[in-house]
Amino acid sequence: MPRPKAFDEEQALDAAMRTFWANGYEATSTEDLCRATGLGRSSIYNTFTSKHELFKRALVRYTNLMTTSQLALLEDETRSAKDRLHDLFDAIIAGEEENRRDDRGLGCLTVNTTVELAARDREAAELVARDQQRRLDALTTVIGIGQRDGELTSGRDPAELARFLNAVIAGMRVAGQGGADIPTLRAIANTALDAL
Amino acid sequence: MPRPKAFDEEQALDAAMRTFWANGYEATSTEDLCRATGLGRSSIYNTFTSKHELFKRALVRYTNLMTTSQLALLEDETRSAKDRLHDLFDAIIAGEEENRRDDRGLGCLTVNTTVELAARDREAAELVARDQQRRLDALTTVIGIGQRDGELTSGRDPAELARFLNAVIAGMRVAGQGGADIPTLRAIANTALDAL
DNA sequence: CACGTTTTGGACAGATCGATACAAAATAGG
DNA sequence: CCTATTTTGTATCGATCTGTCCAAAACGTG
Repeated sequence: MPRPKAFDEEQALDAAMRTFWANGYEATSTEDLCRATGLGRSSIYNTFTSKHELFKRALVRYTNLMTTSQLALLEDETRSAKDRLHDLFDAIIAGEEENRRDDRGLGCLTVNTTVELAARDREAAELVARDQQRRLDALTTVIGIGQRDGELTSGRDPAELARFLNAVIAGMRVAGQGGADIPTLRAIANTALDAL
Repeated sequence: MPRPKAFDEEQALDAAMRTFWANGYEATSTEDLCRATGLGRSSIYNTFTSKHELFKRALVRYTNLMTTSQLALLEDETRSAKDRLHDLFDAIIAGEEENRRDDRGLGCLTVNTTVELAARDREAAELVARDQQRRLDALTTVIGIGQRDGELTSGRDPAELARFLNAVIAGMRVAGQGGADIPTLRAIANTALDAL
């Protein structure tokens, strides 16, 4: 009965996500979002309510895409704990290599959001905190397995080591945005993994 | 002959620096800067030319304050290389503890700037790159000394280890902004230092 | 084919943005 | 005390921001 939408909602959300990812929340105008999605203002507001609501949906989409694929690597029981951690860092570096503009990485939308918004946007802060917890839990589990198997020799608490790796990942993202090249990121990752 | 300024320029710059630090570049309005500094628009524009110019000066001030004091720790020849690195991380954590708002860290203005602006503000990117290079050089030197003295046992290239530590520092800043508490930051730091 | 419903485009509202204009106030030197 | 010079407060500029309004277009259905 109603007139159907002339666009794919997920596709539009994806374009919006990339725009927020590349430029941040504040620096992305609603007109930028129109251009990126190819939609008119009415369609955007009719579908996504507001810029802030659209950002939250884009952030959720980002964490679902990224974290789901990363957790799949960490939960792959066909591989050893150590190999899973290496796979994770390989994937992160491959992602950084893929998403470059002017010899700089785009970073990670959750890191960018933490830095730009966490202090004054409670909803955004909660979304990234929830995502971070999922990743920390998975990391902790894998590290525990590695310790049990004698593959990881650091005697530290697995949860602590997980937070350490998580911090290194965030640091790699920042380094990539600062212009660090792929070999540099790889060296950082290897140093971190050796610490376990 | 001229009428003298009724305010202290450095003090105003300091207030502006703190505002950019806490809220980021885009989210800081010129009116915010007026309120923070206590100055009128005319005084700000008369003294600092533009918001962007003021930001650059604030960023330079930040890097001078922070990096100078941190390099002093790294170059303190009365202490061993390992102790100097521990001193650095202690100072960073003490700084994080000092600058909290709503149980979150403010992060680090250079990290925040890298994330928010490096991709589209060449001047800001160059300022943070220059600061980062200073820090990397000092770290590399100290790590080299530690290796020569047999205090640090990792056989890795000192410059690589320096980039690793730098990434961990950035990651700690992000973690602090995400709500990590001080013991967590300390654990991350200790894990990183053990890797050397 | 006509109706009910939704989408869509474009104009526009209200607020806020960074920056400027200008006159009054203030000061050190003559 | 007067003058030259700069600062300062206020008003305001034009641009841009997010979000709304409304009429016309487009579709599934009876």
